[in-house]
Amino acid sequence: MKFSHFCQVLSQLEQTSSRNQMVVILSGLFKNLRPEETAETIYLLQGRVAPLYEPIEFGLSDKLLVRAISKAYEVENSAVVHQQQKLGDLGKATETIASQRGKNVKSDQSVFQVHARLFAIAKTSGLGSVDKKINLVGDLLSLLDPLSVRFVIRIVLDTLRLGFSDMTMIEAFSWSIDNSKAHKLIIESAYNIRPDLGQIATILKKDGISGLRRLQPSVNTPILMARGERLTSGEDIINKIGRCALEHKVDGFRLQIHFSKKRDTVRLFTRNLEDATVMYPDVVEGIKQQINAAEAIFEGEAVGYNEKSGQFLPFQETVQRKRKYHIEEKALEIPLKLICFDVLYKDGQTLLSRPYGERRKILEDMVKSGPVLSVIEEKVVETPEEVKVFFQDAVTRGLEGIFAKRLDGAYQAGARGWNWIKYKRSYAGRLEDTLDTVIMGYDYGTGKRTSFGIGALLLGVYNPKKDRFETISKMGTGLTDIEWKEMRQKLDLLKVSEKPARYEVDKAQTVDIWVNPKIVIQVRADEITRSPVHTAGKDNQQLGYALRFPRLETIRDKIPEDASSVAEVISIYKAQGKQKV
DNA sequence: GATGCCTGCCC
DNA sequence: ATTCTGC
DNA sequence: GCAGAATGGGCAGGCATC
Repeated sequence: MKFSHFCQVLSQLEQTSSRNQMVVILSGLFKNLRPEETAETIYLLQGRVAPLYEPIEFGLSDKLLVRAISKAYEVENSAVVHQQQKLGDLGKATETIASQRGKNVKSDQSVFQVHARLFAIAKTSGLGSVDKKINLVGDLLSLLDPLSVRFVIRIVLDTLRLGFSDMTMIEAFSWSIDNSKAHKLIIESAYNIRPDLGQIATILKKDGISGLRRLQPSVNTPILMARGERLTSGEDIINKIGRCALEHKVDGFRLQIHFSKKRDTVRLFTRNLEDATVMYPDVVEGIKQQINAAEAIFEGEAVGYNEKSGQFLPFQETVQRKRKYHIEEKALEIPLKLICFDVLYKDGQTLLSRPYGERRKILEDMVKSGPVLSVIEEKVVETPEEVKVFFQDAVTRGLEGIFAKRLDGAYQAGARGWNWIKYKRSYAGRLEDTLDTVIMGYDYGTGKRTSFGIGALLLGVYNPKKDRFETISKMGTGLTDIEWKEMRQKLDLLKVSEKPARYEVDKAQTVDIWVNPKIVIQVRADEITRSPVHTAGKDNQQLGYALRFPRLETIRDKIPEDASSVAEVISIYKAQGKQKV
């Protein structure tokens, strides 16, 4: 298939908002693919050159692509950035430039050839590689017509923005068989345990649906991880799932463990299925010592642990264990605990569709007591009151929230199903988790937000001692489309051409448009953290303070000097609890 | 060798 | 991570 | 209610540059 034709289909998809219609279009595209080019084309449809979990990345994003585009079409960097801001999309910006400056290219590259070039770009590394990659992108652009240029840029950016993703493709695969969605479940089940749409599509082409039916979970092939839905009260939880198991929500990072005793292997996968085995040798050793099974796939939350105090460490410290170098030293400094909470496969048996209660028992039998692994404590409850008590206790201990798990629920791989429900302190609507902040400026935004001309706000708190506004966060969520438009109108009345003198802002947090301090908004956050880039409470070389997961609560009727003060921020930070095991 | 921009991946 | 929106 | 697309802080690491 010609890449230019492929891009015409993408363009057609971009103009389609009905997912059913997308399914028909994608299915047509899929049917036109030869088996040898199927996998590559599917990866490109996902804005990639390889499956999600392969560590093959372009290492080029908007900043470096702007340089590549500017060089390829011999225009100024600033001209590219201008188009990008105007259109909210670097792909469209490049398309525009290409049609103005390009040499009327007759593009006859195949999808396969473009994939190969993109793959080569992703594989380029080492001294001088930035310039090399920029040149390779330029070479590719020069071979393509303007429409193809639009999509090739978006593929590199990993933002195809066509309104479809995995699930729509799966429906399209089903449609390609007999114009129905009847096979969706089988394909989805196959995808859950072999999360590589290129491979799924290839199997479908070669062996049909029966080829997918045969697939079983396999040790060392990651399984798509289940996610929880969110609810905000004990009543809602009991109404939704009835009698359930409650667990503390541990603030570390998710690991899926693939263990084989006979091969003496352990592999660790992150939530996005990246292989993280080499990063956590202490966890690997713990698993070898404490797992009583010939083969198993199970999950847990890895969290840093302070041996002296017996407390879990905050996420900011735990995450330092995610590294490529100095692994052993850091492991001594920040040892990890693995809090296990589910098992998906054991000794030849798939457990995915077994009830949670049953999986839990198998897990308990499988994990021997020892220094690294433990099974998460649970409490089985059946009333909203019991949920409330458990939740309150968790909050008092400084935890971020709880999980409620349906006792008869299957492991919903990939899905955000209702078998697991997340209930966090910050959802509870308490005033203590909000701050009143001043809007200091805004960014134009990209994609969908371009039409509003605003995508994110820069927020600050007031420092009365210095009479300055110091940044605490940017914020890009919590407003409806209408509210964004209204906000843009309000802010335009306050727009200034230079950063106001009373603003204290790090270079890394500059915005497209500065505004005078006038509008105060109430912002909800999960936590206050120490920040290397936000200036709130920052003294000399010290760290400042920032918000974790900031979102709009309401607009306040207050003067900016009455916004939350730096002192308040610091006192909330100090009041944040530490977590006992 | 130190610094800073940029990216990818955790949440 | 959170949140909003079209289907 | 699902699927998708907007957006956040902040860590380590790659590379360019001083």
